Amino acid sequence: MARVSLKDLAQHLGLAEGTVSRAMNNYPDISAATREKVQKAADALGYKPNHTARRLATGRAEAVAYLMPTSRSALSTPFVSELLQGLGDALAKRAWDLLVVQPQSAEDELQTLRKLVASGKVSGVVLSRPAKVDARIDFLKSSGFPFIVHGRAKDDAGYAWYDVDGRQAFADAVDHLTAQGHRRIGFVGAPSYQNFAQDRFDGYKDGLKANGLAFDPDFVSIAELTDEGGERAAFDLLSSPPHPTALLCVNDVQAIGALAAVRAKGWVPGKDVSVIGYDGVWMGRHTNPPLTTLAQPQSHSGRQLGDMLLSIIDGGKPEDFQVLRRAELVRRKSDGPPTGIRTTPQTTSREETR
Amino acid sequence: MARVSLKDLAQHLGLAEGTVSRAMNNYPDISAATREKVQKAADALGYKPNHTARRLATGRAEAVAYLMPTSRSALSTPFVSELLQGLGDALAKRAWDLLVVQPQSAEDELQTLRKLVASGKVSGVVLSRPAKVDARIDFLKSSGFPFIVHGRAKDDAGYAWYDVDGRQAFADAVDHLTAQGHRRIGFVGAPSYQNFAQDRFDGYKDGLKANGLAFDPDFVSIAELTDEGGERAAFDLLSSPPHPTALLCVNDVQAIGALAAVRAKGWVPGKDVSVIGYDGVWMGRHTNPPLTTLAQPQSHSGRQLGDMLLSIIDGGKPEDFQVLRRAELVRRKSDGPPTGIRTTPQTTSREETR
DNA sequence: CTTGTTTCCGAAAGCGCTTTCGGAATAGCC
DNA sequence: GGCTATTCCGAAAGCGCTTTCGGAAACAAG
Repeated sequence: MARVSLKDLAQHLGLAEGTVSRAMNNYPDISAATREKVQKAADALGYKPNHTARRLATGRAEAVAYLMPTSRSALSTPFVSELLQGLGDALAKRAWDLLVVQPQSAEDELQTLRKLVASGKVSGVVLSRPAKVDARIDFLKSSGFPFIVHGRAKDDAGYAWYDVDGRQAFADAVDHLTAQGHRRIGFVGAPSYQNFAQDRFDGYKDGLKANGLAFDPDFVSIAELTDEGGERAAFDLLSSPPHPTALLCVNDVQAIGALAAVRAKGWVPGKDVSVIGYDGVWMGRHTNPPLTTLAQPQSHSGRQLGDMLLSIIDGGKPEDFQVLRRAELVRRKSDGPPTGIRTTPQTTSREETR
Repeated sequence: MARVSLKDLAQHLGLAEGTVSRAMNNYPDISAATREKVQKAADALGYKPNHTARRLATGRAEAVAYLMPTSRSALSTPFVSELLQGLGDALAKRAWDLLVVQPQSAEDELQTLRKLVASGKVSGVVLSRPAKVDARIDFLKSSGFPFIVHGRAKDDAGYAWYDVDGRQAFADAVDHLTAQGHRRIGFVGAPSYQNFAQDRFDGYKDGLKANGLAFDPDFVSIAELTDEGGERAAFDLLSSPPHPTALLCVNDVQAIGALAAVRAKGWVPGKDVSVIGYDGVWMGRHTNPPLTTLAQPQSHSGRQLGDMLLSIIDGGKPEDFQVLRRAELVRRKSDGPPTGIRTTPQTTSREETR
């Protein structure tokens, strides 16, 4: 019942502690015979090594931490556990531990990180949702501590990251919409200190330019990353004529709010006003109408992040681990060609020229 | 730059290691003067205690583990991160760590747990989604290791848990439906080895009995906990006349699938067939139509679980920490009085008598 | 049979911190 | 001023494991 220690095991076998330890760790200077004897005795007695002691002795933490996002935005929830599962899988191969670290506030974040790397509790950390310029990344880079980020900051050089190309995706979306005949395309976005928000916004502008449409600041509205946020922003955009005939939303949860806004205006989403989201969340299939979206690739990102981080801890160069994936447009029912609806007919300066 | 250890600090101060240690830990036998001196020097030199060494020396792990559910059912995702956040908050007060442990398979679970408690890595664990009879709980109970479970097994005695009363909730839902005039109420459920599924099913039956309705096995269909599962199950139920005029679904994601099934039959959910879910997920407001559901109380369950677990680790009796919350019916648009629709008119034995 | 190699294991010396124990120094008391 | 109480700190002795180092035993070579 009581924990059996290495000493107990050694005593039981009549061997020295060190010998038993080396046997358990497959040192080459242990004869096959005794190694086997040790193994057998070990699981006969139910010996389970004390990880803490091992860590102290080796100096290897054999654990990595995931720094939880501090923003409580509804959206963080689905992707966090997805990521955690993947990380867990990756770490399981080596029987490493996964720590979840939760800063108590956004300001607290850097301090938490400092303590974390200093404590020696982990040998690597994974960050997510970087800001455009992210102090956490700067600190980690300068400290030389192994880390990887899910997403990337504006400056994406010199560290490891995994991201999907939101900029490209939004440019694609504009292409798609203009191909359908839309000329007034709105953007409902999130505060751009979050780098992904900036990326997608840039993609939106790229798309306009590529299609010869003028950028009109009146067609963009920024809100928080919730359904209500999206709804409010969309409602605003739709309230001053000439309103956009299509809305690109920075993510699906905002898009879902936007759908509600369109209906609130008495219009039907997908007919009168097109709405396109981003993420490809499961729920999109069940909205009213089903949401057209830019879906992230299904590949378990957590798994990849974990594997990459492990490689870096093993000595890999962070710069060698930067992967950019492409989002895919999945068409459902919330987009379509623009229809001539209750919109002010006169062409204002907001209309693109050409 | 290099880590500064206790020894360094002591040397720098001209004090003994032990003295410095006691000063840092607020031992009463250290004079206020030196305590202060030590504190100052500590953060001047940037001393951060090595947690691993501390753990080894004290034998206290100062960490708890969350055992991830192995089922990949879509639903696990939202609630996992919610729970993690709450746990993190609770642990932050003591600066304890949160480990996320992920068994590689369901069979592996018990073994993982064994290793976990033996390794000394944590001083408590939290489980979720217990089975009707759950080997993990039995093991933990017999081992005397501190733990708490989110939900509860069929046998809920002798350990700590936090649960919301699904049985009561489903009985309430049946009341609600019969009050509206429904007589044929279906149940789409999940495999009942999951205790919560059994609970809710029992509540459904309780409700029928309380309202003088006969239980009809043809009105229940079991499927996996996904939208497709719910859709298939609901479709089946609606395909053999006389079909139920209302569907109680074991959770919201199934209910969302059920909504789709109703539409697929050419009916309109909430009018021709009522459907009610369970959980109160955020998404329910945006389905078509918005989903009536039995919402779990908003109180951060993770936080509560954490606090309770801490109390138990401190020596509290597990039996003293059992909290049962009540779900609340939030009415949206997916339920209403039954309408006489394309249903076979003749009263079969399936109709309740009275 | 000596010398030189290998093979295998025992014996320490930590890893960085905590905690008990005892004793020096100071204070309190008659 | 002697004596007992306090106050405060130093000095080990670990916690359970790893890892280096050296040497005994076994083997090979001359």
